[in-house]
Amino acid sequence: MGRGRVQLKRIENKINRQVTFSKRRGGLVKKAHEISVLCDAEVALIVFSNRGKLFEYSTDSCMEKILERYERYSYAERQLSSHDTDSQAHWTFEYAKLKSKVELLQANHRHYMGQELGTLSMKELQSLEQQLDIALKHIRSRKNQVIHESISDLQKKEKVMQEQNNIIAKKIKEREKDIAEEMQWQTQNQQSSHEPDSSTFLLSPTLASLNIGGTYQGDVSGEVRTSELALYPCHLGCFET
Amino acid sequence: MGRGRVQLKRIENKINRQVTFSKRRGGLVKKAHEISVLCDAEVALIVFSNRGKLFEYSTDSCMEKILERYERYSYAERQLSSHDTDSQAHWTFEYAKLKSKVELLQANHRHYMGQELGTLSMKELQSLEQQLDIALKHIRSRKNQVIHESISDLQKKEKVMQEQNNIIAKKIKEREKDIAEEMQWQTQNQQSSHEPDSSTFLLSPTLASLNIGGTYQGDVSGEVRTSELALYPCHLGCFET
DNA sequence: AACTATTTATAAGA
DNA sequence: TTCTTATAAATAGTT
Repeated sequence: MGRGRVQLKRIENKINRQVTFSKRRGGLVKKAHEISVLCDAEVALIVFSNRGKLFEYSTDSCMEKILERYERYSYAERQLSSHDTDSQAHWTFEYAKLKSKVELLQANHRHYMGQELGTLSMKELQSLEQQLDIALKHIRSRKNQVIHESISDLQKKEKVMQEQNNIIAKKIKEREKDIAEEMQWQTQNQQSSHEPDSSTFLLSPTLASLNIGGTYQGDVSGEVRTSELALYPCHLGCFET
Repeated sequence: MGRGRVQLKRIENKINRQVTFSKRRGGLVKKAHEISVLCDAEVALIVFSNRGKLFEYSTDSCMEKILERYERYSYAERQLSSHDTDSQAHWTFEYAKLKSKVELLQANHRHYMGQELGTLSMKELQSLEQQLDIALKHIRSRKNQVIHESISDLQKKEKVMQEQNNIIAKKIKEREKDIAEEMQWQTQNQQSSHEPDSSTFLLSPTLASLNIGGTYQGDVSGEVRTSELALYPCHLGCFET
């Protein structure tokens, strides 16, 4: 259509190319509109010029809707085509299946690493995001569990030590009382009697129990050091993220 | 172009419409290809027939790339056009601006709540995801900080109590030693001398210091209870997610 | 941008 | 669907 035949190859003359682009673009949009009206079709047309300018046409001026429909359709089509089952050359087929499986797994792996996301459709991206989010939730849940456990562990130890402190303090008070009584007794005794007193030896069992208390305390101290060491990797795990 | 003139309206005859669709579709794709080759343009054409069948053409058979480019361009364009400043009817304009701002904020809010995501482009969804992810990271970081602080707090308290235990244990041992010495002294003394001994009164300052220790321990106990109360809301915040 | 000689697209018919 | 053909439309080269 025109004064001469056109060859299907890039127009080298810049001006000619520009003019032809402008004319044909109009024609293309017109035809796109015509088919959409005449045949009740949904059409989306996107044209980027040589120099990066965008021109577009879409039925009912709703480009996004059509593009979404396209993505949906395109995704569904890919899903269907992957269910191909032809047993003509069984082993070749099995081999190809395995190979594509490996490739799919590799691609999935890259996607899980956040790489090559450009090839994924909206649906695939959403699915990926959901999966990663679920994984993240599991990891976080586990981390929180660990933290929770170590906190309640520390709290338990705190209580145990508190109790020990109380017991020891009580015992000290008892000792003080005994000493005071003893001193009083001695003061009285020194003025009235000079015999050795068997009541002094009653303290021995109390001293033994204090030693037991001391040993137990040492044991707890050991436990705490162990748990401190165990806690540090957890801290790093939690606060580096 | 054809035997008769065509009116730009839906072809009611189903067969005719189908035939015209088929013919014009071919023509449209051909023209799209021609403009892309002749004018070095990037073209994407999507056509959904009346009955939902998809036909597509794209330069270099890379539809996704073109659609992504479109989304980028389209997004950038929207950003630019929002900077429009026309002062013809100032107040009306300001009112409209404010109204659209409110609508935008409301839409944003719904998006942040994960609603009405269907209207968002890939880019917008990505941006939203990023924003939510950043928000999540901030929240998590803060939560971890709080946990970290309470853990090191507990550890500090643990150490303080440990030290107290050690000091108390040492003092008990000293007391035991003093008592043992005193007993020994008394045993010796009862057999050689009957005078009151002033060394017994040297214990008084030691008893006073033990009382101070007891008071200090009670103080720490109070502190621990307070921090326990402060910790509980934090636990709820961390482990409910 | 407008003109026009041609080519191209396609409506209708087979 | 596909082919044919008459005719409408598109457009290359020119002004």
